[in-house]
Amino acid sequence: MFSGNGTNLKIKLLTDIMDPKRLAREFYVRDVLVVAPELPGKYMVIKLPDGSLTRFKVTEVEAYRGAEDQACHAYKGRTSRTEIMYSEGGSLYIYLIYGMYWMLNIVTGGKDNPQAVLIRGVEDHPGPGILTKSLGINKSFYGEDLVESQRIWFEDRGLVQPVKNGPRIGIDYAGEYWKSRPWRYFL
DNA sequence: TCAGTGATTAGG
DNA sequence: CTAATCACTGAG
Repeated sequence: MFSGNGTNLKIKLLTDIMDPKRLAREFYVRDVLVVAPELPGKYMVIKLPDGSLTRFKVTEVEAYRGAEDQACHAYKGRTSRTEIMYSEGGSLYIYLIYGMYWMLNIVTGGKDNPQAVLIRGVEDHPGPGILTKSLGINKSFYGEDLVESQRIWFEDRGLVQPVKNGPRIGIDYAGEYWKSRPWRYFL
């Protein structure tokens, strides 16, 4: 008769009342090419290592779209590192690059559709490795659920700014076609 | 332009 | 076990 889970609906309604700005599951469970261009201008809220809750405007992101995208980690198949990308959108995919820098990604789309958005920059912290280093984001954030987490989430604070786009950065290993996809979005 | 740095992965 | 790879950054 009624669809859905009653307990989850109750939690969602209470969450909306207490925290109306937090982006809900529905935001993330859409194609990455719909989600990614909507992220610049949204706010990342994070509990910093000193315990303070701080907001940063998202300035630059990139979309990585499924097993056919030669630039996407899922192109090489399902591994323990990329496992979280195969879950329903709304959690974090974190990995280490060049032995030094943690990369912050938001999983998008439905289950078994491996997609993610790389957060390349937030205000005052341009650069994907710079922002994670200065905000204390590391592997302990792997799999964090942005809908329920009390230490990191994203908000729509009503800001609307024009979003530009262009090719993704640092993916020379991908073929010309995938290198030229204009899937980087920035303010 | 190029070295630093180490987790992750495939392969033997 | 080995070796290759790597969605980056900062120095020169």
